[in-house]
Amino acid sequence: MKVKSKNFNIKQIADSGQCFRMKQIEENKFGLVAYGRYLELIQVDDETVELSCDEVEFQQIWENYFDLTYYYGAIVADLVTGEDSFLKEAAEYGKGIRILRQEPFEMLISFIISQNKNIPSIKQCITRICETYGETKHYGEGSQIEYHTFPTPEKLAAAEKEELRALKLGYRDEYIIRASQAVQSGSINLPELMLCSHEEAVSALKNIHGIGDKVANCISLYGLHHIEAFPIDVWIKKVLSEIYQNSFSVDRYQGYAGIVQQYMFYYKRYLDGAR
DNA sequence: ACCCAGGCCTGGA
DNA sequence: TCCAGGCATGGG
Repeated sequence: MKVKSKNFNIKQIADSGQCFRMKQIEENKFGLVAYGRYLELIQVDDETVELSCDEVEFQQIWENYFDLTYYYGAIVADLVTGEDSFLKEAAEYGKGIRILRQEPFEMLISFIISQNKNIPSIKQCITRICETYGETKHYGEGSQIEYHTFPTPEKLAAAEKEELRALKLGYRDEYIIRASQAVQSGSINLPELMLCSHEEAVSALKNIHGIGDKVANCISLYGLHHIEAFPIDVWIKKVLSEIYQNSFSVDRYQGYAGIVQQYMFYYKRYLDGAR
């Protein structure tokens, strides 16, 4: 089925650093694993995306996953008509980005892995984790496409440190096991953190060994959908110092700073030629 | 050989 | 409270 929106660009979302499980299959065609399912997406034109699912599955899963009931056009319009020239360009450049509603546990682990790594390396680590501990499923006519779901907390909580080391996770092995055990035991309750405030969520997340301010903010934004979160990584630091001389006011964008942060991140990486 | 990547932890000023 | 160094790993 097809979705029409001026603010829905698959390539931009895949390259925005929030999702590590979208894989480009062809020009304008991507494959994605989430919520135990596989989905293919085709960017038909600037305003049209075709999804390989029926209406029912769309309404049950993907409409929510891509946050399609939220109108990003209003925020883009506000920024491109505003007086901040950097954000004006950034919003125009990344106007097809949306903040996905990904699975909280997957985001918890993914952003623990993300520390001190570049995006291609993060993707490789997560792929290996899914292949090793996830469920193997099949998709399509003749089920010729094999895919791997993200593992459950129970699976990762029971993993051995040496096993994870073999997946090239480095010193993060113990962080991952302990965080998974915290979820499994209920000492951290992700659905609950989704209902409480962003600040409460961040402070709870930071109690987990290996989660500091930046990673906690990423989990809050991408895993719990607290869109007021404003994660500051090396790229955002560069923006804040180089563009704003460290005088950027997040408060100006209260309530949706996370979306502004995404435009900044995506545009700055483009400007600096990151890959 | 060095430096960096969607950083965090520990120990010492 | 702030800072330096260490930490696994891969890529430029």
